[in-house]
Amino acid sequence: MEKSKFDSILQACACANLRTVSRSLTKLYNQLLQPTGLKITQYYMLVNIYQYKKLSISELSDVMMLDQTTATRNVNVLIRNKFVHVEKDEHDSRSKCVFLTSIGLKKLYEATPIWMKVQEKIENEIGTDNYQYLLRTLTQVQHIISHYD
Amino acid sequence: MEKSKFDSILQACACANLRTVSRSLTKLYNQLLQPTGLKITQYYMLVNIYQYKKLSISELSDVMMLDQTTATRNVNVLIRNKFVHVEKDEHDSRSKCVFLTSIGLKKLYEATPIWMKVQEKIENEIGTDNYQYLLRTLTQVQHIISHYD
DNA sequence: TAAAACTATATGTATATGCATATCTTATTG
DNA sequence: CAATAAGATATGCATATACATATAGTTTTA
Repeated sequence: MEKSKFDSILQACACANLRTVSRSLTKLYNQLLQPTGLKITQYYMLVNIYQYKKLSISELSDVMMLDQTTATRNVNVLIRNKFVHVEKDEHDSRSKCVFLTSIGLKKLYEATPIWMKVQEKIENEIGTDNYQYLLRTLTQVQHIISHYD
Repeated sequence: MEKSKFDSILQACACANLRTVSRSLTKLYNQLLQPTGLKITQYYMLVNIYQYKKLSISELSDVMMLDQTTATRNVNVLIRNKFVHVEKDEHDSRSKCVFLTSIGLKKLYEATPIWMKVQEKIENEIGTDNYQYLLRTLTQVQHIISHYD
């Protein structure tokens, strides 16, 4: 009755588990955010742009831990939807600064209660302490990945 | 010195945290798997196909919690690379069964030690108990998402 | 200062992902 | 049994993601 060694991969794989939960939560958020016309990726990028006030595309990719080319394309989606606009940096014309438009700001405020509702549901159902513990563990995993030799 | 309410979103958002770690780990795996020509998504799909022996595309999408259309396309990548082949089901000609080729099986065995090395590193560094706890918590989150009203 | 090195952004290519929908096949039902 | 419902797969479309590389601008250095 011995189980194949591949059994444990299916059950235990950190990557698969993280990817699955990540996909599911992304999907749930995208469904709930539908009325706002935002995807969760876009919402989260808007939060970052709002929070950091003045941010170039590569700074944005840094803080969001995205590849620069991904950040460029994701910003383009936001531009197409008129949620952000970009301006050439006055001191470095290679650089582009990203800003929220008034539409983007409105969307940010429109989507936040939806974000909050799911977030609170998760935090409440697994408990505040457990949730903090989850975040710390994820940070630990992130650290291991970043420092992988 | 009051912080904006958006600060806590940046720090605490379950979706963003999960997506970030998931992206990072995917990236690390894809780099390490480079010599095999597999991506981690493809590897994990091969493991599932191997483990379940006989599996239609929609069954595959079920066990991997992927959309059926995503499963179809991901299988197509594996077919293009000759890692799997498909046969029409004998009893239901709508259905397609997916099987590993010998190349696919070889790739599976080639990639598994690479998967294992990272997996063990993570488990060891955060500790076996903590890791089990992480998996349980992720399952809990998955459950909350699946049963969201 | 001119050449070289570095930095910021963009583009081509490929995979991953899901929604809406189409097509074809099997199952159900009046 | 014919009509309808249900199921399996595929396709069009759009976004997300990263790598390799190109292009353009800035900084460093010989």
